[in-house]
Amino acid sequence: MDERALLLLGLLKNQSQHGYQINEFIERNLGNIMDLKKATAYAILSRLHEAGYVTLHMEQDENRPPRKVYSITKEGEAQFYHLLQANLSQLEQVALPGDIGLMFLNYLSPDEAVRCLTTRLENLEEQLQVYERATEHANNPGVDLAIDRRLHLMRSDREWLRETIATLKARFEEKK
Amino acid sequence: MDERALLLLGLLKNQSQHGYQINEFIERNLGNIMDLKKATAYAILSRLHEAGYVTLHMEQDENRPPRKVYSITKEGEAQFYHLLQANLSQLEQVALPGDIGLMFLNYLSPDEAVRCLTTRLENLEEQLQVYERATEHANNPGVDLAIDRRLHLMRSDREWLRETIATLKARFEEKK
DNA sequence: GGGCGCATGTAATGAGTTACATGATTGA
DNA sequence: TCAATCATGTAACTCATTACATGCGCCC
Repeated sequence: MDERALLLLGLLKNQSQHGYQINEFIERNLGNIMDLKKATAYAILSRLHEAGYVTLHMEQDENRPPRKVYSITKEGEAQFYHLLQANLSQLEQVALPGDIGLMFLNYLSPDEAVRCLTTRLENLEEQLQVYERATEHANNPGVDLAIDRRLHLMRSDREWLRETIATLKARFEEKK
Repeated sequence: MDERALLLLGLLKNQSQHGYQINEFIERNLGNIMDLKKATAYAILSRLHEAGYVTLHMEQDENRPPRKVYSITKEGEAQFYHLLQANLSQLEQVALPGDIGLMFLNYLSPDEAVRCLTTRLENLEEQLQVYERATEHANNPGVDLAIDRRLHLMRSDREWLRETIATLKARFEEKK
């Protein structure tokens, strides 16, 4: 939850916004690197308000539904810096669900294993292309940095996957 | 939840076990690559039993609490293979909470940013050593594979972090 | 007239964590 | 006698997701 609050506070620090606006922004610009459902965003905004990190005032264009415009407070700014430093300093423990399968790879026949990992590799390459395209028209230098890291990690994973598949194939050939 | 079920089914495929035993094994041997709380494991075992993927029979050594020993069923084996192939083939979408901070890096002064990322680098190096030591006395070739992947990814992240810090420092010097 | 866009949510569900409860035995 | 080990869980809680509800205006 911490990083979601960080994200929302960061967006509000940039400019006061209402929930719908924030959700639109996230969906359009951060869909790749963050997934945060709309209902969740609304809920977190309420929590931030309750905690005093943001204030809200209503706004209404005529003939439009009323909006709750949130603005960051002094306490919110402090919390933002606190969360930001923590987020940057701490090593996030990345859960890699894909590792569990690897643990049991030996329960598959070599060619089944190769087939599965090859599919994984294809998916990875597809995703890589998405991110490569994303860098081209990113607006924000910070977002670029985040995507750059992702690209780096994904390319490294691709490399590892290729090597692992090659090793498996070699073992497979050997057996024949 | 899928990968947790996969893990438990995999361990039970290897040998019938009771919950406590499984929890011990996970804590001792997989603590690094998986975190699964004991209460959660017990709960998942019940769910697997309800679903018919495992059977259970009671066992009791005298003077010891009774144990619920779980054994995998034919349906459980099928489910195991199904989950395994899915887990290996699909590209897991890794949530990288650390990316959110990167998005807002420009809200910190260059030297603050460098300080945070340097701390992160130190934490990363510490973790790397833990994994490097873990490979040495791993029992299982599958676990080795999973740790090998992690090492690969973490080293790549380290490299990226170093480069990023260097770039930031350069920009910092430039300004003086 | 029907569907989309705007703007907000609530309710139900599920998954996981934390903290706690139990109760016997074993070892320092 | 005090803590740890064995072995199981339950209850309360948090967090997020899904699906649904509302209601007006605009455009085809």
